[in-house]
Parts: sequence; structure tokens; C-alpha cells
Amino acid sequence: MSLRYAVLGLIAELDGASGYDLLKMFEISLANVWPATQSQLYGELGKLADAGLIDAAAEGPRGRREYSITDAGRAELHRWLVEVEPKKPMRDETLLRVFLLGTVTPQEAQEYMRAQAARLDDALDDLAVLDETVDWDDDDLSRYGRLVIEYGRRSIAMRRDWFEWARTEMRTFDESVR
Amino acid sequence: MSLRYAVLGLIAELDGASGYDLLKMFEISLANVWPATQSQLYGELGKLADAGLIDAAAEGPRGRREYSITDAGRAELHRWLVEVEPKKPMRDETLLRVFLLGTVTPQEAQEYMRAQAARLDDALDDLAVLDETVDWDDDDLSRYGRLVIEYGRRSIAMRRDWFEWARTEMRTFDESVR
DNA sequence: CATCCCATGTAAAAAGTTACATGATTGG
DNA sequence: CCAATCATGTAACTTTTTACATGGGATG
Repeated sequence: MSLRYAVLGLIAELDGASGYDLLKMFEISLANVWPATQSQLYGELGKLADAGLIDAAAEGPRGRREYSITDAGRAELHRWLVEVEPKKPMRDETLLRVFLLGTVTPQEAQEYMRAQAARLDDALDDLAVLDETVDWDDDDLSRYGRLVIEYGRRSIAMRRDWFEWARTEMRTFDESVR
Repeated sequence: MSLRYAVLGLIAELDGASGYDLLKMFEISLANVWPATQSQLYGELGKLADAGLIDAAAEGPRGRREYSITDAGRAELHRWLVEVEPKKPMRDETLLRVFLLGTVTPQEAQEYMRAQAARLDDALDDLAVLDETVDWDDDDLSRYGRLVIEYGRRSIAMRRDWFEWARTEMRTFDESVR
């Protein structure tokens, strides 16, 4: 159900946005938070309009349709944000691989861990560049967006450190096997 | 496609496991890594058997069917682990909420952040208890499982710290608005 | 006037969730 | 013998992904 609130929330913050505008937001700002495809987005816009949570303006220039949140929509968004318990069915493919790393040779496992740490190091660099490139405004989206970027930075740094730590731990496994 | 390899990998490590045995593994060890329901699991076992990646033994005591990995299955698991690039379409509902926190009052936002930090503190305590309760064996699954637990611990600690940091950051937003 | 970007929509498939359904064996 | 646990299977639904399809408007 979160997609629904992601869309509703974006419309609340970006009044008068079109499906296309929202799609760009999903691609840029929400890419690492709550990705959504064009297909999902337009479908959800239809459902939100049917439910009376958003209003669709008449078609503009290229069939463009601008949306704005209704009072009912604002109330529903608010309810979700403050009342509904977040649930966390987090799936982590990288961790799954680590969990199964006992099925390959120690050399391959080491190499895997090393490559992951390196990949995360690169990601940290990219994030630093991004942070300097983007000119952060003072609107809500930018301010909260910056907090989310910092979250990403800490998350990646933590993962990198863990991969390096775990790699040395795994070396002690190999020794005990020998 | 990862579910397929989660199942295949578990069978590789726990030779002769039944669907039921695997389900317990998903509930206990993989709950926070790659959750799967009974429904998904039995379906996947059928597909893996059809694809020749696992062998199903004849029915035992209570209709129990024991699975073991085939050479083709082991090769396919290996290929996935070392050759296929992991992809990370991570969705984070909590982060999505933070992203949209500009739509509620500063007081409500503060309370949300505070509650999240507290929740993560509790989770850290639970994890410490779990770590002391479980008696870790020396098999692959236990050793790698411990690495994954440590990942969880670091991840939760990082999140807690971030929530506390972000909460104070958000207070400066409110001041500039006033 | 062609190419890029704006702009929307739908169909089909894969993945994941929830619920229902059934029966055997073991331990107290 | 009764309850808990072992054990499997399927149906219906929701969510997510991938692909196809179409056309208008701006810019060089």
C-alpha cells in the first residue's frame, strides 16, 4: 500500500504535478527509497482519483493532466504517516548471497566480499559528487531529501565497513577448516 | 529470481531437508534477509525439481519429501553467486515516511522521529538477547548466520543514530520557518 | 522537419501475500 | 485420546516488472 502514499505525498508537496512530473521524482528523488515504474504510477493516479483523494485537472497542452490533493487525501496521508505502523519486510539480495557463501570456495568468497566493499567505496564517491552537484533549495522536499541522502551515505559506509570486517572474519573460518 | 537461489542454496547446505524444514529456515534464519511464505516455497520446490536443479526423494513418513541438490543445481547456484550482479531495488517504508514528513506538523514529525529511534533501541536489545540465547554451531550456516546478525546489529545502530541526528536537524527547519 | 522530450495508457507476466484445505504422527 | 507439530498443496488476490503502443510540442 505504500506506493499509494508515496504518490499522494508527492502530490501534496508538488501541487499541480503531472504523472510525468511525478515519474521524474520517482526516478530522481525516490529511486533508492521507493522506486516505481511509469506503469504503476499511472495506474495508481487513476485509483487515487477514483477514491477522491486527488483531483485531476482538465487535459492541458500534450494531454497533460495536473493533479492536486483533496482534503480527504490530505487527511488520509496524515493518518498513514502518524497512525499506521511501518512494516519492514526488507529483502537484501547481497546479504542472501553472503548467507550462502559457504557453498563456494574460500577464494571465491573472499573475492566476492572484496568486490562488494570496492563497489560500495565507489558508491560513496558518487554520492559525494551528487551532493556537491545538486543545489539544494529550501523547500520541504529538498530539506528532507538531504536527510535521506545522509541516510544513504551512512548506510553505504556501514555496509562497506561490514564487508571488510566480515571478510577478515571469513578468513578465520578457512583456517579452522584447514 | 532470488527466491529460487535462496531455496537452492539452503538445500545445498542442508542436504535432505524437506519443504517443512526449509520453511523453518526461512522463518528463523532468513526472516530478515529473504522472507518467503509456505506458498512460495512449495511452488519453488516444484519448479526447481522440474528444472532438474534438485532431486526429490520418495515420500517418507507423513508425506515428507526430502530434497537434495543436483550437479546442475550446484553449478547454477555457483553461477548466480559469483557471476550474476546483485541488484538492489531496496524499498524502505520508514525512509519514505521521512521523505514525506514535511506534510505534517513539526511536533508530529519530531514525535515520529523520536518513536522510530526508540523502536530501534528496543530492536538492538532484542538482538543482544538473541545473540546470547542461540548456541552457535560451527557449520557454515551458523558461521555465516553470525555475520548476518552482526550486519543487522550495525544496520539498526546506524539507523538509530541517524534518526536522532535527523531529528535535531529537523528542529533547525522549524526555526527557519518561524 | 527531424529529433528529443513531454505525456499517457494498457497488456502480460512474474513475484509475493493471504487464506483455505487436508491429513499423519508424536508426546503428554 | 487430544493437542501440538509435521507436512504438503492450491486458489485468489495484490504488487511489481517489462514491454508495447501512441501521439503532441519545442528546438535547432
